[in-house]
Amino acid sequence: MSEVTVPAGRRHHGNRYGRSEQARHAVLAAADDVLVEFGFGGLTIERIAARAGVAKQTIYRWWSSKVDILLDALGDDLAEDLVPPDHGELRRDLSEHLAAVAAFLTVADAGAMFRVLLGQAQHDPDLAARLRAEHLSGQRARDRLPLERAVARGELSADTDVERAVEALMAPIHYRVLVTGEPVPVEFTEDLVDRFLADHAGA
Amino acid sequence: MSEVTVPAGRRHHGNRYGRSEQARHAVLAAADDVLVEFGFGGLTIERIAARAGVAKQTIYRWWSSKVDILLDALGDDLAEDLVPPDHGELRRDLSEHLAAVAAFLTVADAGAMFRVLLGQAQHDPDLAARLRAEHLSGQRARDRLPLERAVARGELSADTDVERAVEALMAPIHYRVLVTGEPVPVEFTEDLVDRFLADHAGA
Amino acid sequence: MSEVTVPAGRRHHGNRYGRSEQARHAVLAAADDVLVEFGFGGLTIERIAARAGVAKQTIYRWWSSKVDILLDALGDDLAEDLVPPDHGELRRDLSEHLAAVAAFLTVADAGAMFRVLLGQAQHDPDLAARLRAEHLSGQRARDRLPLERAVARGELSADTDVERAVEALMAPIHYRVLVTGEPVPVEFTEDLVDRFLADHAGA
Amino acid sequence: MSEVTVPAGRRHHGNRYGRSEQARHAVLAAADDVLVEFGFGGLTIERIAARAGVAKQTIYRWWSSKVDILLDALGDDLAEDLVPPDHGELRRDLSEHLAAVAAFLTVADAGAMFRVLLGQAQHDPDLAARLRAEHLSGQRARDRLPLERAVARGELSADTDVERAVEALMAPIHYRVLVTGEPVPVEFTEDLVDRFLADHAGA
DNA sequence: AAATAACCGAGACGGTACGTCGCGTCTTTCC
DNA sequence: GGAAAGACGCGACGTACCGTCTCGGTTATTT
Repeated sequence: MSEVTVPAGRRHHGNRYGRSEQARHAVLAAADDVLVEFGFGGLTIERIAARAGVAKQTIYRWWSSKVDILLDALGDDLAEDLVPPDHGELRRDLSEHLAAVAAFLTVADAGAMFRVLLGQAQHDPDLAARLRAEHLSGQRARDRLPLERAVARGELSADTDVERAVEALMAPIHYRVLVTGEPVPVEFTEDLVDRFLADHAGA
Repeated sequence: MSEVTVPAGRRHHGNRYGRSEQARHAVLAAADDVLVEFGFGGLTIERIAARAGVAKQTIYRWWSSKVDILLDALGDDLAEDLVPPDHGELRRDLSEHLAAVAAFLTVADAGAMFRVLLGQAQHDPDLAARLRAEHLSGQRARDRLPLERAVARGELSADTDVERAVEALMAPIHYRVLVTGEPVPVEFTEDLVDRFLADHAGA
Repeated sequence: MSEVTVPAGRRHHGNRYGRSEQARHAVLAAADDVLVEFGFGGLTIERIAARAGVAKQTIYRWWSSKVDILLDALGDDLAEDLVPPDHGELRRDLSEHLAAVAAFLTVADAGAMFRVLLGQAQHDPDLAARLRAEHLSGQRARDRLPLERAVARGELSADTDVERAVEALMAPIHYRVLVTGEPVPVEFTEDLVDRFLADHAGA
Repeated sequence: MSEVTVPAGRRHHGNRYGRSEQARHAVLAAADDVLVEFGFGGLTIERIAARAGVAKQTIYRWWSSKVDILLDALGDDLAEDLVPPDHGELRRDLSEHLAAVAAFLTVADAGAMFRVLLGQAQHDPDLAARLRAEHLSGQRARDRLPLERAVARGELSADTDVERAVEALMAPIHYRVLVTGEPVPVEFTEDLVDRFLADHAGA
């Protein structure tokens, strides 16, 4: 839409009043590339810098660690990809949202990055805290939306425990992806929705 | 006949007919120590070797990586700690087993090691495969036992989908531990059992 | 203008436009120290680096091996120590020069380093070539000087074979030092001069 | 001439009455092979043992170091190869002997081994002492023989300084080989003999 | 227009850990 | 008791990255 590529030979070399957006994007893109190409074990600051055509110091100036870069690279992908739809009908909203979550976790590049970060967070409490503050709590709020709207519509009983309901829907998907490694086909998410609605039927 | 301890000053130094059990145990214990003391980031082969009083080469001779050591150190802890009880009553069996799983994941040293391995497995397919083959499939079989016995007793309907039932019970616990980081109190596992039994009541 | 010493706390850490002279000198001095203190067998890169307060990588960046370091450390010591004097009298020039050569080979630190390098050169053709190109050919030229000046003065016949003469004077000194290990007292070098002058007398 | 090869499958594996000559020869031959094939830097005990089909311990039982093996492998080659002939004529005796010495140092395998040992001796006083005791002093005695016989025959004056004479003849050859690396053609040794005889002519 | 000061690239620096090689010692089993 | 086999503790190797530090050049705002 707008001029993105840089005219040959006209690269930014810094100015005193702010950082180079060029460098920032190059680093984030390079981190993504390197993660895909070399895996997490091969994801080094030196490699990211070389790939981005950026000095190491530039990276250290703006990011505190490589997971910090990944967190930045992950960006708002969750927020963008995983906003549940609003069709005014719970079954359809849940169906589509659960399928989107499953696809994100198993297929998307951003999902791979998310799984890596979640993995590191198992032994990095700081990362865990940031991950939850910056991404998970927001996503949890989005996950509640279809249910809250259903309650408002009277489709679900007013005393529904929305937290537990979200857990019951989201946990099996994450369990398969993170623990058992089983695939998460549409049948699986459909079945989750069926069981959930059956349990909350006679409202 | 059962000489187990080594006479002072009589250490094993290896021979062609087998490795040193002394060295093996020292390494596994040292890996545990170092993991607890320095965290996963401070878990280096050099530190394990130094702590174990063992040569680096001895480690490289028998283990392919530090996660391989952890996998070995994890040993049969899952199998030992997480065998579900058999009281002849589904509610009680499930209650105790789910509480044991929650305690293992959140409290036990072995649980910490397990979470680390699961974290690494997110970007290490080989590790993921070994983890599943050596630990998770066996645990899944153990998790099924209370339900299968209940079906045999007629406590659960014969057409119960045991796989889905196990997932419904286990997934929320793992989801809290691995993803949201929320605590997993007894009330939570009790509630899971209640809901499950309510769903499968009038069989 | 001649600020040479480095202000306290202002160490060079390298930049793209050149290497650290500080590090270079520290390494060469450390190599010398370690060679004297631990012998050639105890001359390890790790020890040199530790002694110099330098990272191993810095050594590997600039030198290809430890003999390369020694070659560098040997520096211009031969050229500085073994320039023959010019008294305008062959006997005195030769006397002093031969005594200086003998002292260099048997007493001087640089001489010990030279003997070590010559020893390694016996099974290291590359080292042999460098040693000859960088040191021996120049020294050979200096060794010729007294004789060439004597020829110019008419003190020696114009058809004197200077090459053979140099060999006849130098070879016995080196032979004793390198092969038989006998001492090389002043009497010995004086005797060499006497015999040489007797042979070339009736000019 | 005699049975050298070992019947298949019937190797010596030790006995309580003495060492295995088989193993000894295998080690010395392997040391020679490895030195030729991998150079002195690649001459390791492990490689010698593997090449010889011998256990490391067997080597350590009988030799104290790898130079000890080389010293053993060098054997009596000097004594055998460098016995000066006795034609009853000094010129011829010297001519042939000097040519033999030059050939030994520059061409023979044993000569290469000798040069290596001499090189190591520059920084290994123990080796230097053994080398002189076991080889060089004997060779020096052999080198004197032609001259002593010439004195006895009256071909040389009775007050000839035989030591210095030997040095004058031997030193230039060794100097070229060990220091300058120049070739040592027959012309060179012939010229040495010529000069020597000219100096000691009018006896 | 010139001066300036933060940012940029490049890369040398002191370090830590890597995974490998060879050392010399030890133990086991066989002959 | 010598020999083959090979595991052991140890130390050095040469390499990869770490995070820090100049360095010279770039460039948007001041003066």
